Amino acid sequence: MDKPIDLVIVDSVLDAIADQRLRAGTKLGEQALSDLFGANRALVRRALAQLTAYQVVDHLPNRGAFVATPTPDDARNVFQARRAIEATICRNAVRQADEADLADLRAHLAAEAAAHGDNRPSAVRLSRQFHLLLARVGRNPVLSRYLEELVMRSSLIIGLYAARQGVLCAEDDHSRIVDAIAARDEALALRLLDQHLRQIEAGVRFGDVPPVTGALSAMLQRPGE
Amino acid sequence: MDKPIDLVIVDSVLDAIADQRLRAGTKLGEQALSDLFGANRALVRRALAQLTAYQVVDHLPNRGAFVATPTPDDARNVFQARRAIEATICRNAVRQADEADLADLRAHLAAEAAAHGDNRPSAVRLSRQFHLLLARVGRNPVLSRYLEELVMRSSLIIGLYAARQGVLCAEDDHSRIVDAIAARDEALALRLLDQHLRQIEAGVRFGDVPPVTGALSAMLQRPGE
DNA sequence: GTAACATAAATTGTTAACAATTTTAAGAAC
DNA sequence: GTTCTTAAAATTGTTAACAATTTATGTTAC
Repeated sequence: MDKPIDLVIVDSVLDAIADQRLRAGTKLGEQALSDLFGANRALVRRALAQLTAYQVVDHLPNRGAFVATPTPDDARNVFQARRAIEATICRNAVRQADEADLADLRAHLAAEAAAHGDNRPSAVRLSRQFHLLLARVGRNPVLSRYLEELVMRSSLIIGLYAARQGVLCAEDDHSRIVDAIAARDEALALRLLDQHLRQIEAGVRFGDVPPVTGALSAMLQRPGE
Repeated sequence: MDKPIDLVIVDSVLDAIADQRLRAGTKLGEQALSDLFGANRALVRRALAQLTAYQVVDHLPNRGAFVATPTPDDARNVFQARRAIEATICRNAVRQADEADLADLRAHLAAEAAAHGDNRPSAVRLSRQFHLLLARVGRNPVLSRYLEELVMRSSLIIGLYAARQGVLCAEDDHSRIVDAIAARDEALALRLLDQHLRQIEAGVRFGDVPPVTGALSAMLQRPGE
């Protein structure tokens, strides 16, 4: 159970970014992380290098590591990449999903429905994880890994630029996609997913970027389910 | 001109892998790399971490870093990902290529023709770089980065499993793709590219994996153009 | 000759101290 | 009060020494 400490740091930061607790531009100081996770500086450094490779952290020489601030161009490119990759993932899912996969997807939809309105951070997290679950059903780890990174960057973009409301994926979209997959209707599933992604992208409004404030420790603390 | 030494190491290794001088399974010892590049061990370590993130190096705890050995499953997944990503790249290229881009592509074709038969390592390198050039024309750095990684892994797969002949992309394929792009014939360009990639994949024959031998220094030495 | 075991060498992993750079703060000049 | 200069503090970057693990070597028993 005790996985490498540097992976714990990476996961915590990614989780915090995905949940929009860590905002773009936040400084990730080595000492601060070192204290928070009880790891020595070399491990923190390794974790930050991995996050930099994922493109969710910018590393400025002699200045330190900061949560990346995606540009509008980045946003367009990230969403185009998601459409390309998730289309193939979706096609795989339609062709390969077995009963167990469909049960998993439906269970996830139920969890989303339960969290909707009830618990906002949890709802956002589930909404995001739906796409990763779909990737798992697609059974191509190469594409899954890319999608993980893209979902992360999407969260960062949405956190930076999204109009206050309408951030959530309509859960209805997700359930209709699952229905199409269960019906083995490839064309429909692909169309619904593409529309869904375009709708999310349409929700971002570039402009004012509010400044960063607050303590790192609070941001990395995961709120209760 | 003097870029960070760890990037030099990463690029050298990637180049050697792509050119099939570094074979799968080769051990990349820290001391050996340290001596070869005149860098201290910390920098070598950082370079190896980046290569691990690119999935072209496997890191075994307390054992060291080895050039990855892709499985047949990996191969299938990598090539499917390539088809998905390069299709979108190609569509972008058809829509956005300007005269300068087309000139670049044609110049590259000429270089490929010149190296064909003449100089084998150079021909392989150019053949591989064609796909990266296409990605640049597509103007989506996110997709370009993924393709870079996939091309690398493809080279590794081809180096491991390819039937001795037929490794090279038919240069004819490349030139017909450029023609289709110049003619703004999206459907044709997509079909040609997809066929091209499937043909490359069809050239790999899983089976005997010859053992690794030889000195690291020789493998990292780049043969003359 | 082979197998098992013990020892030595080599390699990776970790830690801490030191150097270089940047950021912050304080003080003087205007 | 603002701005420039200077010093202090904090942070990042680098290096080297030490610890732990694995690999190689050599010896002994059978």
